[in-house]
Amino acid sequence: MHEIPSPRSEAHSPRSEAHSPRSEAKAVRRQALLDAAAGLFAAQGFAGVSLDDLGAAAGVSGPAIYRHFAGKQAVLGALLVGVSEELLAGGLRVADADQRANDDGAAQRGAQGNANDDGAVLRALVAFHVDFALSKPEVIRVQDRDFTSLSPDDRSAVRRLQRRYVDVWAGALAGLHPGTTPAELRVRAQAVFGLINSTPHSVGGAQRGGGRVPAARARELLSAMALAALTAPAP
Amino acid sequence: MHEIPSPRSEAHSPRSEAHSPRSEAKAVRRQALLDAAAGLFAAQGFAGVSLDDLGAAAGVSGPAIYRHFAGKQAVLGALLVGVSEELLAGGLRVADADQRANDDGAAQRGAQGNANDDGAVLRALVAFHVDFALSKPEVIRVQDRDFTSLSPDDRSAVRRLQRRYVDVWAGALAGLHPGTTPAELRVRAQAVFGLINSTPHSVGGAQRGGGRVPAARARELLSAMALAALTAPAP
DNA sequence: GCCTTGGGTTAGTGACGATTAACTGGAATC
DNA sequence: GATTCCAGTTAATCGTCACTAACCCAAGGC
Repeated sequence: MHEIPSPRSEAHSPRSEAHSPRSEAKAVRRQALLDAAAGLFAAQGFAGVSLDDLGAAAGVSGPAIYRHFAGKQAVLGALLVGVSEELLAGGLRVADADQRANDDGAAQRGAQGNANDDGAVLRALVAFHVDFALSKPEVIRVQDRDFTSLSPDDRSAVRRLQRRYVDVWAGALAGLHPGTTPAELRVRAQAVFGLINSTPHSVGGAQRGGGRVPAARARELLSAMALAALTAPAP
Repeated sequence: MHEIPSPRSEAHSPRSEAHSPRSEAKAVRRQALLDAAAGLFAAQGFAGVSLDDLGAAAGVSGPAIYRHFAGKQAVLGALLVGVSEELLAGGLRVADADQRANDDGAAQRGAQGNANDDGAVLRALVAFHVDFALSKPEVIRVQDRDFTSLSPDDRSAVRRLQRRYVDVWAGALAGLHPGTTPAELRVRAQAVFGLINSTPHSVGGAQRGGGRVPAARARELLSAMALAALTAPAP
């Protein structure tokens, strides 16, 4: 995907006040399209959503989407690259903050002795990821269901970002499991993603027999399970 | 899907020697189609596979599939209902076996005191599910990616079977976590499925930096993590 | 040895859906 | 106030399938 020229006003501005003249209604539309895409793709899969559906869900109809994206695939690309960046950024932020707190508290005391604080980093990572998964289950679902529908470029971009995110986790795990290969640490991290990302499945549908588990409770439960899985001694 | 009349030959012989006259080449074809479907659907998604692709992968070409299934959706239905039945049957077998062993060993000694043996059942369930996920990652992947492409009937059939499988796990968990609601036990079980089913993702692609984790090692690691997550005290 | 069965095959057929073309109307610019 | 821009719109176009029709031809029962 080439690039949308988009005069100035590059990618930033999470706060979207009177920033560009007034044709930032465009940014709003674009975001509406991405939001609609998250919901529709999650519910029906990338291939199961037509551009007409997608446009309709965002209030415009049909090929208006081409004013914002190069094509259907580009919508998916923007969505998934966005999530991956958001996850990585969050992971780095959380890991840095806790790492820094650690360095402040107990300067350096030998390279391997900071398992205690790797624990703190892990707890923070788990809390972050659980919050993310519980607040945006649709995006989580799309990310590992429709990954293969991405263009080759977007696919490798997403893969790269995901890899870095996994490495943040693997880094935090390294102190806890010395002598374990990096590959195995990554498998461990990804298994925990699977655990946490199970929420779109389990919390999604109305269960028949029993009640639903409230989100706050699910957060605690998943965090506890994730930490247990992360800290379980290597076999 | 109704039933294949399949002349007589009801009760015996799972092994498929000279069982029906010779037009059991049909059964072979059918199975080949299902195998091909598992691989293709896993790799490209249900919507990304054409009937021509599917037929070609099974050695026939195109609409020959209609001699074996009512349509594309019916192939998916047969595949997923089959897996769900296989999982449930395996879960019941394993749970029964271990339950029986327990009853033999220590008759009855009060209703709640058998946590020890619920532990044994859980270990057996975990081992079973991990083996399944490692040996048939494609089917696992299809099951939670293309579930929504099922016909309404097949969808609810699969849902029913999955629900019963989850309940087998929840039953084994009940002794370990007394006072926990069934809904929460199900969430716990499904989270562990997510953990174990992460293998199609993590073991699937060729990693860049580090080596691969051998299957035997992955089995042990995932089992340990799953058990840790299952036995982690409720928050 | 006929004649039915049934799995296969190769040409349609009909939808559906992603793009693209041609046009419109209200801002933003000057 | 005229002109340019550009998000939108509606009406083609073009491919790609799922599925159906019309034929084959080996087997297997009689």
